[in-house]
Amino acid sequence: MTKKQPTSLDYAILGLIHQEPRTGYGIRKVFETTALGNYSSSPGTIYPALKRLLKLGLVESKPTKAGKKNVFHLTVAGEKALQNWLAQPILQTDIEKKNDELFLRFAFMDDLLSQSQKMEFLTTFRDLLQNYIQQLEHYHQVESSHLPLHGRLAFEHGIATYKTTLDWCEKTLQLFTKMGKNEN
Amino acid sequence: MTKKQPTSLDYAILGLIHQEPRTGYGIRKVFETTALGNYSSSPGTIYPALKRLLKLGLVESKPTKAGKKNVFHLTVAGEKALQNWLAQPILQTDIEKKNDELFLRFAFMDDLLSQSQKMEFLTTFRDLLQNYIQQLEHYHQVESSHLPLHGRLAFEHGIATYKTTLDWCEKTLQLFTKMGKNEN
DNA sequence: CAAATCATGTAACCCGTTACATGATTCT
DNA sequence: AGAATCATGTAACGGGTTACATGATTTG
Repeated sequence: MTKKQPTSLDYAILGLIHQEPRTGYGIRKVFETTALGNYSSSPGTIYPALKRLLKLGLVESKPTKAGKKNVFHLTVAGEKALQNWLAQPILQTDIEKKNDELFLRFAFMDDLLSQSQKMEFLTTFRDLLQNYIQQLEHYHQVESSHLPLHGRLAFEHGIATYKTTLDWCEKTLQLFTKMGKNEN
Repeated sequence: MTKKQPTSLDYAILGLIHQEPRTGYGIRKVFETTALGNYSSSPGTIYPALKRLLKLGLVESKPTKAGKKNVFHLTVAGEKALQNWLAQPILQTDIEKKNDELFLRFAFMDDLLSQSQKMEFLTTFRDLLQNYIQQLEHYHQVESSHLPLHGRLAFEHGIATYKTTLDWCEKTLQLFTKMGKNEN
């Protein structure tokens, strides 16, 4: 019975119209032109998604005078839903299968989470990454000799990528810590 | 009219049963236990996919004596389809939106592509990455000051990730070049 | 013998893709 | 005036998720 929860595309839309109210077309353009990646900008994706969000009461639309243009903005419930999603604890499975979504979340945190919540996001992200990388390296030590060459090399690329993310985490944490100090 | 082309999951399955014939359950276990990522191992995914591949004539199954177990292997057409997919030229959109699929392809190249085809894969991958990273860095220079802090940081992580992939490409190319020399 | 694992399937649901369609507004 | 872009939608289709369901075989 628990209400169907929004997809990550839905959250991307919520995040965008939280930054500023937009039309469906405006959202499409963002997905088309910015690196805010992966998400399809086709009308068959965006307009039905907006309809869903309307039905869930997470967005509202103000039709502008003349008629055609529909500008969407978040409802209170919508902002809460977005905030909830942003504040969710990270799990290892997120790291394994939903890395992109984690960065989508990070990208929308600006003014919706407290500094301490952001720090917690980054520290648990870092800890889970460290742990996961260790698992991968252990697997690599034990199994890599049985893997075909290309499989092994692809696997090594995976490890390198996670390490890059870990570096980024640590760098960003340092930046935030410094910023926190300067504010005192 | 052009026949529906297989999904990347389909190709993952083809690649696996090319390595060695497997049962549906065997395939599920691979997706469940190895880092061979993302792909769902649920029966509702795998068995229908195998049915599709059967209908396309890309795989065949030998039911083992007793009955229940069905071992799938590639047909000639299946091997050709797999090879074709592996040998496809890389496009920039692949890099933007289908990085995972590129590595899936790489991971299955072992004995299906020639050394020169592998080298071409890596060199065009490298060239496209270099070009794309340049685009991203240009965008970063021009636009980053207008981006919210978190958006900018997430974007920078994206760039760092592509650079890691580029490094990997270059390292792997060197390795292959060295190997080629040793074989003369 | 009970529990875990091996092994295969079906059915409802829904999101995203693709293609089609229309009209207003702006630019050249 | 014609072209490009702005702007919004619908409809068919299909693949993946989730949940349900069953039975054989192996392990403790």
